[in-house]
Amino acid sequence: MTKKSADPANGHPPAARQVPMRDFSRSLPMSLLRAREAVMRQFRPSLREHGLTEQQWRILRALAAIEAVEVTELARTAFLLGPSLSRILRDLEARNLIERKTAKADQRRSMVSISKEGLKLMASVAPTSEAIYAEITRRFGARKLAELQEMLGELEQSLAGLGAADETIAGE
Amino acid sequence: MTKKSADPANGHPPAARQVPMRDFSRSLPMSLLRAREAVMRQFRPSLREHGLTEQQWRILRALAAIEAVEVTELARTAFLLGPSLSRILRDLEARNLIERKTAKADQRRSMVSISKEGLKLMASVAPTSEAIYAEITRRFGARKLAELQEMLGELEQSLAGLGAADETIAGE
DNA sequence: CGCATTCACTTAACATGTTAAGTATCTCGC
DNA sequence: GCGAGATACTTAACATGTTAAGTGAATGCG
Repeated sequence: MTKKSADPANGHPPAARQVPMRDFSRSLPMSLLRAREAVMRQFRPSLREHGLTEQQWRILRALAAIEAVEVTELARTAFLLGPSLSRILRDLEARNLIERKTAKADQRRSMVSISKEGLKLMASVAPTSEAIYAEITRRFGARKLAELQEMLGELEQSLAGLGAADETIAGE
Repeated sequence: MTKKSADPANGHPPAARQVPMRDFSRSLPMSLLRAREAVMRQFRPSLREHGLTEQQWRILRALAAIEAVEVTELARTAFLLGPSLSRILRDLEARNLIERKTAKADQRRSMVSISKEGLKLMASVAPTSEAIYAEITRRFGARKLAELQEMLGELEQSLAGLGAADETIAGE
């Protein structure tokens, strides 16, 4: 199982541990990171075959559900930072998967929408993607999956008010 | 509060939706991503004050618990890919936070360990980090936190055997 | 021994994450 | 209607994620 940590023969016991902290491999951030990686590992090969990255796919999916959106709103929906989105949109536009036009009322805003080609690409990826999602659901259990997502949402809510570092939660 | 989405006056209803797919904002990968971001947002300011990134902190934490490790083993522990780790170790070594020496038995391997300075830095960060973790635990609930991590572990396990894309789960 | 293979890492190249600046546009008070 | 400030993006700069290729050192087999 490639599981040969703690070599029992060379005589260096757990040792060190000069700074008292939790075992970080069991910390919440690591658990979330590993779980997400385990999930995304299932999707990446399929996306890759279609020349899409995870983020590009997120953007197309967000766009497929609507007529057109401002970049800022899209950033919120696809959970990407402005600069990342800006670059990716440039590339997706060059590949003719999306279209952009500045809003008439406000020249600062540009409205983004998915193109016909973008829709075709989505249509070719969606079935596999759905199948993978279905398999994950089957393996983990639909009930548990719903529970997990419920808990993840609650976790987000719990931390919603804890913005920066200087927030001392005055009133509390 | 800058929260003026869904302009109710310009008459473009949900519209589009030419490709049938789940609402991706409720997909598992997005739930995991948002939850992790909500958690890490709490830690980043403190780490930043000490000139550490999330990944550098992971590496130091992994090193603090042991005498020395090979790079490959460290990559597995800190959940980083080789190339990322390689770069970060170069930087941490330049900052004298870690030390490296090639193993005597196998010239290919290099053993990494945390330095005295690294331990001092950790000691100055750990209290705040632990306090933040405690606050998160308090807000979300220790019981629920344990449950959540249990589920995340199970999710990982569920997907453990589903490696690449060409795996057709022959027998099944 | 000789040499192809494997191994442990490092480099390289490209995409994204992240913060800070920059640019153009809009809004508002005077 | 003009100039300060706010907005909506975009660029820039640096760190990491990710895959592929490169390098030097061990292994194994004929």
